[in-house]
Amino acid sequence: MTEVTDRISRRQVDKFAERRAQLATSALRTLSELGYARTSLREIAQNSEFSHGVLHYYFRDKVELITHCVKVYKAECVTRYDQIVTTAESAEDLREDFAEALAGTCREDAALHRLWYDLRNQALFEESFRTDVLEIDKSLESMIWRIVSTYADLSDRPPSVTPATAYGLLDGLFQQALLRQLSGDPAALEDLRSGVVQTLPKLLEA
Amino acid sequence: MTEVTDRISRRQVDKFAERRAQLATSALRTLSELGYARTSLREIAQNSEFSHGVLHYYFRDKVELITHCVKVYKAECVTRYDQIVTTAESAEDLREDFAEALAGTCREDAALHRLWYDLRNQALFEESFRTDVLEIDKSLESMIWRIVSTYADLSDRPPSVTPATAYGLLDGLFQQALLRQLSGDPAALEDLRSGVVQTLPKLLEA
DNA sequence: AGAAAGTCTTGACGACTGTCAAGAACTCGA
DNA sequence: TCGAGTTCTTGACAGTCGTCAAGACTTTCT
Repeated sequence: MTEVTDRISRRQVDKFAERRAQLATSALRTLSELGYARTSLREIAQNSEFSHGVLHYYFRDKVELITHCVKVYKAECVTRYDQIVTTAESAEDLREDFAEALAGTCREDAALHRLWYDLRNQALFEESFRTDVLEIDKSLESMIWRIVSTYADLSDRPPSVTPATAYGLLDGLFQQALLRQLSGDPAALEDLRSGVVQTLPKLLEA
Repeated sequence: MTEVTDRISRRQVDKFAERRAQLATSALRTLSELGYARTSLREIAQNSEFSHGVLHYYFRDKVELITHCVKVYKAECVTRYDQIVTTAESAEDLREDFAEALAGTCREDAALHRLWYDLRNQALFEESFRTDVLEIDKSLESMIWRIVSTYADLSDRPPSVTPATAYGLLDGLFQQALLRQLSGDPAALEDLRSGVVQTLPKLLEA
């Protein structure tokens, strides 16, 4: 392959990938509004500037589209709290900043979070999603563990739980807050914040 | 209304309620196998001994059917651990029995549990389910709190978290174990057990 | 300019959905 | 045994779904 055609095809590939990302964004918006069960390809197309047929030009089928969406979601999500880790100078700072960040994203990105839980639940039924979901879940666990282990370092106390347990516990708090928040409970976010602040020290040795 | 017709109509009402329960059982089985998104009324009927039309004789529409199913689920679920509370004679017993019971039901009733999480997630999108889901969630929280507060009494140490926080934390552990278990992770149940055993003491004052 | 490749729209297909009406089959008291 | 009331089946309806093929439009290369 000559350099020219190489450059060309790369440009085409880039454009192809770009449009895929564009459609995935429309799909993510639709999914986070309607949920997996009620999202159709036609609805996704209507939330974009294209017609419904184009989705099968860029994605083999619905599963590939949603799988791709999930990966886009992951990329957006996974580094969400890393800045907190690097800037916090004391255990107290880290704890408060983390709790505040969780409450903030629970309010701001509620639609996206409920989509994540929806898709993770689909993986309990449909095996086709399981691999990607487990991969994302693992990277979320790592993200949480970076918080917890940094908090442990700053506290001069080692963690007393495994990364999986730490993730499970905090994820449970967050999911509960999300449900309460979307149900209009005004105390949901404050309870999440105080719950996280209370919980973090419990994850360290006495 | 005479006594006779009263007795008759009550019998009819009973039979009516009985058949509703029967159909709800078929619906629950179907839902726990396929998940909310892929369960249709025809599929439910096919998992029963009736034809699809009968569902509209006993339920106004799909929402009423599923709502009714959720309430049946609740009745089955809510007293699941009460025996543990009443029979445990030491904090250590209670802690081990509870962890064992959670691991047991995570294995035995995995399909039903994933359905619960599926429906609770639907409530994040569809407001029609929200009332019933929140009610069940509240009663599950109470169930967990009976465990935790009894454990606190037997330990002679007061709880250090709210009922909501205790439920959120433990539910997070359980949900994680359920995902791992359905994905074939052989360590899922043992990790759930040890996670719960580790966590319970952390819910009490030092 | 013309050809080739890439991109997008349109319209259709078979299958499936929730709902409902007509009537068959059944139950049960008189 | 008859007939009224209850229960259930059948078949149809209007929609929606994922998928795909035919072709129009656009971009790119020669």
